[in-house]
Amino acid sequence: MSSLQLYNTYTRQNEVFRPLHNNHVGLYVCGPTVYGPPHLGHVRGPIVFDVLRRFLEFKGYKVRHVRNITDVGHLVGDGDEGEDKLGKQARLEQIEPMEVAQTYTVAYNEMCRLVNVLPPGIEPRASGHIIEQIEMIEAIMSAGLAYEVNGSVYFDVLSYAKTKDYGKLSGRILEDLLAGAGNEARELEGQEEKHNPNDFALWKKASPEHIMQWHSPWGKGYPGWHIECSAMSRKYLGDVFDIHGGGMDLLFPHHESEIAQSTACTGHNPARFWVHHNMITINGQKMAKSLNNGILVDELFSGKHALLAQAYSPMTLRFFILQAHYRGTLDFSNEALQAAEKGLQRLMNAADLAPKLPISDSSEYSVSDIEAACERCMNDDMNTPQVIAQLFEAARVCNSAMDGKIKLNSDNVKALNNLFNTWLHDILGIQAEEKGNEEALDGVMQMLLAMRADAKANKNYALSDEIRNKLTDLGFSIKDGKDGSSWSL
RNA sequence: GGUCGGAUGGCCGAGAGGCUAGGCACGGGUCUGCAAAACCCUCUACACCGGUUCGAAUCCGGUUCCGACCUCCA
Repeated sequence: MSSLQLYNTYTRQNEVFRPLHNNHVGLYVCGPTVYGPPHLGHVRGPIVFDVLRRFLEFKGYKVRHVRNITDVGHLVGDGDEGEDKLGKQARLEQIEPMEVAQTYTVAYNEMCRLVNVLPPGIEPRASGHIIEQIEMIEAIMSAGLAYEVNGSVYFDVLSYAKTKDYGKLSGRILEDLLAGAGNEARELEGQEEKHNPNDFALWKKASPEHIMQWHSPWGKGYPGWHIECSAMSRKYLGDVFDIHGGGMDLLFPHHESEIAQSTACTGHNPARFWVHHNMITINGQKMAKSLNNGILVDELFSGKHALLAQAYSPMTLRFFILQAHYRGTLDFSNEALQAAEKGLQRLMNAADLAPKLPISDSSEYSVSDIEAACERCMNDDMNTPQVIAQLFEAARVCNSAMDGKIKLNSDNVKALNNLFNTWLHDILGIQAEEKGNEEALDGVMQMLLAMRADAKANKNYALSDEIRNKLTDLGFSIKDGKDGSSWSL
């Protein structure tokens, strides 16, 4: 068995993955800041890392998957005077900040459930780890790499960079950062307190009206944006763990800061592999408020958005995302989504057919080749599009066998079933859509199909067509085969 | 402005010096009372200009365009 290779952003190359501790894998993924309903940008990360987790488990590793919830606010830029992001939203809605966080945490998790993302083993909240964050800040101060000014604590990037490699992850050169291209345009609160504009906040002093604040050795305040991931990953996975994942937009400053903080505190880059997925676009453009093309996940599922021609199911979304490699940008459009919807249907039909396949004595096809190819593709930096291409090959074999065009012996039929179960369902996490009360429905449908068969036998095609057309209108599709009719929704 | 990625057939999307994925759409066929589904066939692409090579979509140089990041971002 060949081994998994992952692209490590830190070294900018594919590396063979070997866990640090025997067969245990520590996986930390940056979760959402819960101040708004989940949009399409939120859905790629959970799915990508869910597939990674499933694949690692398939390979026999025991995975501790940690995905955080950031529910302490970040600073809001652009003249909002440093108001807490969560606090700001709360004031608009006239509810408690924690109510906002709870509402959108639930919404995020519901989205994950719908797209069949397995719940992470640990889902720590930043607000529940204030003490750990304070302890980490103290350790960084003890190391002489942070300083307090007026109740706020800042990370001293220049001192850190004297002995450590600051900027390696994101490919940034400190001299360029110091030159400050772009910096002058941004006026963040507290900028004048910093020794250097590139220093970042570990702890921020809170003004009295600031809603979310905690006691600390430096007075009342709240943690800086980056420290929560450092503190929580360390707490649950240790000073050094296997994989840290997130979106490419987090490369700088978030992950760069995490590396600096953790290194200042423990002496180590916390993660051996830094894995980043790329962004999504809508009709070729970045999804942005100013472009008015932001689509919520719920809007995709209901089809209620000006840019959407129809509703798309959660599984269509998942399949669509996995049809592109995780490190490339992924463009959402109606055409692309519709193509994914149909392709998915084809694959699911074949998977449903697999258990009913006729068995021959001889075999004209070796399914094990497909299986080997699937693993080879996944090992190659999680190439899910190629895995899916293999599964389509399997679907063709399946359909051909069903049509009697090729013969498969019992071993190959078994392998085909196993292929769909393992690769389509277990690893890619593609399942049949949720359907209610299928047995009762099937009973009714069988009755209608029997009536239609009678009508056909009596050459009453007007009636048989009427039955079929009305069912079609209701969303059922009827297929007439040699051995009677079948239905699907 | 700086840094880093891209540009693949009607649409999406892999690949990465010769074997030229896959899906969807289109067209032809088999099957069918009709239809749907399924199957078979068809569609041969890599932004532009040079160069290296027996051979380049893939390597090198240049050009154009697009995108991301540069302390809100998934």
